[in-house]
Order: sequence, then structure tokens, then C-alpha cells
Amino acid sequence: MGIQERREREKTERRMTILNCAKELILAQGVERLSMDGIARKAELSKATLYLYFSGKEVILNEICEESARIFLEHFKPFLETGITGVKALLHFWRGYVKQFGNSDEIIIIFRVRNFLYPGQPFVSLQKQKHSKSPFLETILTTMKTIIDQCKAEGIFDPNLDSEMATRLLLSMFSSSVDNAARMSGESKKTKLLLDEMRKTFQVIINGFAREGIDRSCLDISSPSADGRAG
Amino acid sequence: MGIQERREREKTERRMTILNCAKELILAQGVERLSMDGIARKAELSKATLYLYFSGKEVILNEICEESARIFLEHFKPFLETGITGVKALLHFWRGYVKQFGNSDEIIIIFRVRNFLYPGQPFVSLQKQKHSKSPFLETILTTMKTIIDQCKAEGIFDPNLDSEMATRLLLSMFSSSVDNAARMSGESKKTKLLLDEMRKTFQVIINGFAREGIDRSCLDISSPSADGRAG
Amino acid sequence: MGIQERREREKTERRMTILNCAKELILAQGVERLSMDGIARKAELSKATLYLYFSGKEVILNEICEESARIFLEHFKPFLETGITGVKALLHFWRGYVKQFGNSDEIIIIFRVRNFLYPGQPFVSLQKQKHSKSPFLETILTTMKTIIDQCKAEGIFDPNLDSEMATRLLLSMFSSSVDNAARMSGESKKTKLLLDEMRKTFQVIINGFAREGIDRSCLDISSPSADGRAG
Amino acid sequence: MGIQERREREKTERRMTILNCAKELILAQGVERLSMDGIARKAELSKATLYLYFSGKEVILNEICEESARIFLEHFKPFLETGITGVKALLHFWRGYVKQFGNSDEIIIIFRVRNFLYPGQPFVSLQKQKHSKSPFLETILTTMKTIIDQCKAEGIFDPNLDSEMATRLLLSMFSSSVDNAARMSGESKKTKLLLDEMRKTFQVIINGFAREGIDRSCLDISSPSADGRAG
DNA sequence: AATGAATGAGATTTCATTCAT
DNA sequence: GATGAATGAAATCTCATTCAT
Repeated sequence: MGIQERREREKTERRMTILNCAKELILAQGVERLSMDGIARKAELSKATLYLYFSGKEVILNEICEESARIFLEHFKPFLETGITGVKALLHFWRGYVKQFGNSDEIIIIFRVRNFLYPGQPFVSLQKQKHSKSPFLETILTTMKTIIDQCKAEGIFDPNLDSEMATRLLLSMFSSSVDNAARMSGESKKTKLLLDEMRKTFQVIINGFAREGIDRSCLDISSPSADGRAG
Repeated sequence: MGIQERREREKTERRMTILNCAKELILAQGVERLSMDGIARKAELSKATLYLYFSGKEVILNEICEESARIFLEHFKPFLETGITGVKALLHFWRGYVKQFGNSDEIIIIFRVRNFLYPGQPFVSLQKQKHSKSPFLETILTTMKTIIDQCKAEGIFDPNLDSEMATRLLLSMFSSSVDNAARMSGESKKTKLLLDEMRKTFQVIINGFAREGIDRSCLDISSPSADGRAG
Repeated sequence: MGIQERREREKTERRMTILNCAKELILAQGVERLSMDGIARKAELSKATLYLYFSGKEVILNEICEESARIFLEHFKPFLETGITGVKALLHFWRGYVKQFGNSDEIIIIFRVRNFLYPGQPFVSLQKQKHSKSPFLETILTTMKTIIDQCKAEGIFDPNLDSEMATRLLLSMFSSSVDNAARMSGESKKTKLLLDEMRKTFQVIINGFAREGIDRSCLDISSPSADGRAG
Repeated sequence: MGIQERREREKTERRMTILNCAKELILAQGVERLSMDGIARKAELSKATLYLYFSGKEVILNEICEESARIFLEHFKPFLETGITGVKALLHFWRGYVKQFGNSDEIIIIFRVRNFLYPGQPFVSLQKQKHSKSPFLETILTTMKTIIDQCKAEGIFDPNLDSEMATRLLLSMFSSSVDNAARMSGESKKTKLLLDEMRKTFQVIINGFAREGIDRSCLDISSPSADGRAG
């Protein structure tokens, strides 16, 4: 029984080792140059062993993406509670993102891998897709759209705003920022510089979403006192 | 010397042939699947010959990007005349883009190749780069920044707006849209759908750039009568 | 010792399980695609365990072949009693084959595995082999040769007929037919079509074996009344 | 021009070199163990070069098979003239085969490779196939069936003989013999022993084809005087 | 006795690049 | 200047077999 458990644990650990090695390599040299050989070498395993845990390269990338998205969602969830206003949710989303972004590279990986797996494919395609291959990414999208709709309903955002376009725009922005960050070397990745840039960008876009004439102070994501109440 | 000249001219023509074939292939099947083999076959040259004109695949891609940017700038220039207001310039920029986008595929190529060459690298890195590898892309950026600065000076845009961030945001948006378009099949590429999406996005961002309280009608890029005069 | 015996019995059972799983897989997907992995999965054992019972894949295949031949012989034996004429024995052989072929897949396995193990190797090599690797196959051969010799002695077959060649020819024919059958999908395997083909072929060959001028009716394998008495 | 021709010739020669190396390896160690690596090593070429000449392993095997069948047909053709009786044609076919078989290994390769490409698939499947992938093999089959039909028409063969079955039987026999030969080591391959076996087998089968009561001497393939005239 | 885990060796295939002519 | 031919290095994936527990 103890053995059973230990086995299970070790197996999970190995899986994690492999995924982590892959992630590190992705951060270090880009998804494009990621090879099974490389992962094997870094994980100090034989190539064949990789195939014991994952049925192919594509699967590894998918898992990385999914796992990162899952982790992100987990970190983010506590910030999203029921009964709060849309703007408040938006702020929480942003803060969750900042927290997450400051703590790990998950989000960088999500975007980089995803862009590799589906090159050039936007997060929300203009052409409807039947089945998303990525439930967690899907969840992120849905969540964001819900928040935007709520903001519209609360009279904060322009009622004519196309929510789906808005979702796409926000996520594209995140993706760009992240890609930008991923190109930076080493520690500088998580610098204030990048977060500043992202905050500014996020702010500009939200301002663009806002209903004309509204007091922008209630949309101020930098101020901790912003409470989402329309003025 | 006549001979010398003819030689020179032929050489240039050859170069162009190669680049054009590469472009067509990129449009037809994506940068990812572009191979020296393919270019050689299409150009009806031997692979070895390609190396007489370009020192490698990377260089070809770079040149393609540059050349497309140059062409884009040429088309765009007439819309940018001195003595007009910033907003008007912005509208011209947008119209130039729409025109360009409806008329040729240069812009698709610019973004797709660039994204392939520097995957995930934003157009304007947050980290200053010593030497831009792409003078023409640089020019596009500079132009846009100039316009934004002008809009700020004219009181249309938020005086606190970070012009460089704004430039990056605009270009990221364009890039995303183009990638999205490139995923669409055939003629649908240039459909109203995409242009609509782009227009909406552009509009939202500009609205976000605007000074608080300003009348948004003067920023309406869909209205041909918008003249950039602040209300 | 009871324990000893049980152990022994269990070991034999395990061996059988493994062999049977392998057989089923062979019938389902062909020898070519048989893998140790597959056997282990089907037998619900670990691959390593297979090696406790058999020293390698080749050995498993050999045993399968042998065991199938043994089973075939067992089914066939009752049809072969002493005191009957050679032709009658031949008819019994044929009927035993038909019965066997209609009732189980052993014979398919014998030939397919054998052909895989020794691709292109005839059942009876022209070159004498010191030690037959397959005693049971050897028995089948011997039996058949005995029958043929008897037919010769009884004046039914051409006295100049080379009995060994004749044996080889008959078995090759069976092998071909079986291979043909194995290519057919599912139930159609045992259709009248195949048995017809085999009967015709068997008949032609026997006719070829016959002494010149003999009345072929006594060799008619389709007629149940043929009794092997020369007219 | 001379250069053009020389190039062409050299290219053909390379192709031949590759095919010949493959053939030698097949004869030496069986099709099963043939690998692109092996061919490359034997041909003293890089693996990549093989792909310049053949688009894959399967293609190489197919070409080998086709080419060998073509060579066989060429050697065989002179023996098949119009206006001869069916039996005479049959004798010629046999002699062509013997000649060919005594002279080269082509025929061994045909059968071994074919058996590998289409494992267990008889030359003439009981299930009709839409398109033969092998025009030359097809020709061999057609030729043989034509001869058999002619023999039936001439009253030599049993009018009830199923010509297609007969063709299958003959070819199976050849295939078996050849496989047998291929297993023999070195020079013994072409020994009288094997040819004797084949002759005997061929004779028995033809006797089996014969109409009942016919004088078998006219079917004697060993006698050079047999002239195919029914007695 | 049993097995989960690991692996070495090898398969096919691709492609940017070089070189002799 | 042009090119046909060649290739090294790398990619992904498979499988019979072994070993520590």
C-alpha cells in the first residue's frame, strides 16, 4: 500500500520532472527549438522513457499548456467571488494576473506554447471552432467575457462594445506582453518595467471599453481603492 | 560599363524573383513550411543558386520582411502629408492600412515572417535594442509614434499617455489581426468580417488613448467626416 | 509436494495464458504486428513476466507454432486409423483438415507464425536439417508422407512419384490457402469460397499424383462415397 | 550535351547501384532486415542521398520487385511466340523460367520482396482487387492464364479446370520453390537439386491439370521432344 | 515470483547547406 | 555564374529486452 502510493507519487513526480524540463527549455530557447532529445537530455532520461509518460511531443506541449492554464486558473479563482461588481472582478482578474505573473513563468509558457501549437491562431478565432482542444484556456476566455458583459450591464462599459472582440483584444494584449517578457533574459523578466507596461496597456484598453463620459477614476486599476462603482 | 550595368540589373531582378517566389509560397502555405527547396523549385533555380544571392534562409526571410515594410510605407506615405492634424493623420494611417490590406498581401507577409523570425518578439521590445535589424519596420514605428505624439500635443489624446506603449499596442493589435486573417482560407481573408474586427479594435484603442471627457465623435474612424478637430 | 504440484500446474497455466493471448492477437492483427507489449497487455501481465516464462519473442512464436501443430494433430488423429487404405486415409486427412479449418484457427496460426519465423522457408527444406526445430510439424509431415507412400504401394499413385516432393507440394498448397484465408476479413475467412478453392487445388494435385490411366473417380475427394478402391 | 547525357547516365547508374545494393542485402539477410541505413552503408552513400533517388523505403522495394519482374518478362518473352500450341507455350514458359532461374537471382527477389510488401497475400487473391500495384507481375499472371486457357481449348487440359485457380496454384508453387532456394546458402542455390524439385512439382501439377485419359507423354516437360500435340 | 520502470539501438524521414564541375 | 548532387545533423518514434525492488 505504501509502495503503491510511493509508486504513484514517483510516477507523478517523473511526469512533472519531464514537463518542468520541457518548460525550462521552452523558456530558455523557445518552443520552436524544443526537441524530445533535448527534454530527454535535460531530464537525464532516455528518449524512450519520455514516451512512457507522454505519447508524443504534441501531447507534452498540450499538457504543458493545459497544466499552466490550470495553475493560472487556480491562482486566479480566489479573486473571483460571486456578488461583486464587474469592475471589481476585472480588478481582481488583473491582480491575479500580476500575482501570478510575478510568481511563476506559467503564463509565459501558456502563451508561447499555445502560439506554437496553433501558430497564428488567435485565442478567440473569428471563425467559430467546434471544439476547443483546451478546456482550461476556454475557461479563461469564458470568464473574461462574463466579466465584460457584466461591466456592460452595470453601465460602466459602452453598451455597444462587442464583448467577444473585447475579450480577444484583452487576451491578445496579455499574449503580446507575455511574449515580450519571454524574450527578456533572466530575472529582468519579472521587472517592474514589464508590469508597468502591462498595467498601462490594460488601463488604456479598459478606458477604451468604457462608456463615453464616465468617470475614469472608477476604472483605475492602479488604485487599490477603485471599487467599480460608477460615478 | 553597359555590360556592368546590365549585370547589376539582372542580379537585382534575380533577387526580386527569389523574394517574390518566397512571398507567394508564404502566402500559400505559411512561413513554417517554407523551405529552400520550395523556393528554388518555384523560382526555377537550383538551391545552390539561392545561396549566391542570399547567404541563408534567415536572410531571405529578413529581406522579405524589409521589402514588404518598404512597400507598405510607400503606399502609406501619400496619406501622410505635413500640415494635417494628428487625428487626421491617424485616420489616414488607418485608411492606408485598409487600402493596403485590401490591395496586397504585403502586410500579411510582414507580420507572419516577422513572427516566425522572432517568435514572440514584440515589435518594439521593452528593452532598447542597439541596432534594429529592420530599418523599415523602424520607420513604421517612428511614424506612428510621431502621430500619437502629435495627437497628444493637440489635446486629443491623454497627455499622460505613454507614446511608446501606445505604439506597441497599436502594432500588436495589427499583428494579431493579420495573424487571424492569415488563418482564414483563401478569399475570405479580406472579408468585411476581418476589417470590421480591426476597425472596432482600432476604435476601442484610440478611445482608450483619448483624453478623458473628450467628444469621441471626433475620433470616429468609420465616419469619413471626422476631421480630427477637437470639439 | 501438493504445493509443488500446484506451483507446477499454475506455471503451466500461465504459459498457456500467454500463448493463447498471443494467438488471439495474431489472429486479430497478424504476426507482423505482434509485440511483447501487446501480449503483456492482453495477458494482463507485465512484459518482464513474459520473460520469466519464455526467453524471448522468437521462442513464444515457436511454441505457438508447435502447440497449434500438436492440437491439429490431435484433432486429426482419430481420422487416421490403421487398416484403412491410403486413399481413404487421404480423404480422412482432407476431411480432418476441413473440419479443423472450420472449427478452429489453429491451422491459420501454424502457417502464419511459421511463415513469419522462417520467411520463405518451406516446410520441408530441400536441404536436410539436422534437428528439426519443430517435432510436431515434423510429425504432420511424416504422417502425410506415410499416406502417400501407402497410396503408391496400393497402385493408386504413380510409382515414380517422389513422396517427399509430394508432401512438400501438398503442404505448400495448404500454406498458401491459409495465407489467403488469413487475409480475408472476419467471418468470411471460413467461407465456402476458400474451402472450394482448397478442395479444387487438393483435387488437382491428387490427380497429378495419380498413376496414369487410373479412374479418377476413386480419388474424388468431394464425393463421400469414394472409398479408395482402385477400379 | 555530352554533359547532359553523362549526367543522365550517371543518375541511372546511381539508381541501379542503390537498387542493386538493396537486392544484395535482401539476398544476404532477407527483406525483413533491410534498412535504409543498411542500403546507404552498402552503397557508400548518405541516407539522405537515397531519398534523392527514391521517395522512401516502400518505393525502393516496389521498384526492385517491378524491375525484377520486368527483367524476367524480357528473358521470357522470346520463348513465347504466336502460333504455338498451349502445351508448347507451357514448356517454353518452364524453360524460360529455368533459364532465368539458373542465371540470376531476380526471381528470388521478386517473390521475397513481394511477400514482404504484401505479407500473406497470394499472387492472385481470391478477393478481386481493383488495381494491381504491379503491372509486370500482372502481366506474368495474365500470360500464364492465357496459356492454361489455350491448353483447355486444345483438349489437353480438363475442360472443367478452373483456370484462375490453376494459375494461382502454379504461381504458388513457383513462389514456394523460390523461397526454398532463397534459404539455401550461396551457390547451392542454383543446384540441380532445386531445379529437379521444381521440375517434378511442375510436372505433377500439369498432370493434375490434364484431361482424364490423355497420354501424359505429350505433357512431359523434361523431354525436349514433347511438342504439345495431343495423342 | 512478479513487475514498473528504464533504455539502447535502431527505424524512417527532412532540410539547410556545401562543393565539384 | 549556375547547378546537380551530396550530405550531416537532427527530428520523431518503436520495441525487445533488462534490472532494481
